[in-house]
Amino acid sequence: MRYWLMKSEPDEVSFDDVLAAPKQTVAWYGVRNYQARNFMRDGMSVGDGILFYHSSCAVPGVAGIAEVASSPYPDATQFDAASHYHDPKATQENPRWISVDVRALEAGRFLPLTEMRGIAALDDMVLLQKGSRLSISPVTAAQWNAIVKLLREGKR
DNA sequence: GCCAACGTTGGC
DNA sequence: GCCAACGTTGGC
Repeated sequence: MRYWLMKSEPDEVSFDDVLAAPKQTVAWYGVRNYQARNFMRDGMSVGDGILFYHSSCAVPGVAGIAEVASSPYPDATQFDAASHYHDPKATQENPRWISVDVRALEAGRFLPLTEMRGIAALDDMVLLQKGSRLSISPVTAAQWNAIVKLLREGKR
């Protein structure tokens, strides 16, 4: 069992969107960074914990708790010429990019990035390192526990 | 909109 | 394999 933080732009897919989806599950598509892809491909297992993070928005931060709900599989958007995520170098035989399914579990309160920066237990989070822009990053058990506790301090 | 930081591309 | 140029991310 591992823990991850995954960034989504809420204008695209918000945590509430995932809660409202069938089975509270969506395909995580559009990852086009090799390091992030490798985390999905080599590190994730069904049941791993996910901190669902809202980025590129007015108030960035952790919006809820989710879990990995599938094994990795090819990201369909790479083959779709009409998609923003189309990759002409990807083929069905040799896919480059992968997806996993993500199931939303629990919202809790919203934990803003500004608040996270003030918490000593989170100092080493990949997310908070200078220049870090990975859309998927590993989270330690200690970081996970600290954040889940904060999320549960106030329910929405 | 700005800009720092990072990743990718492609010429050599 | 180097590295400059370019594109992207994402907080502010």
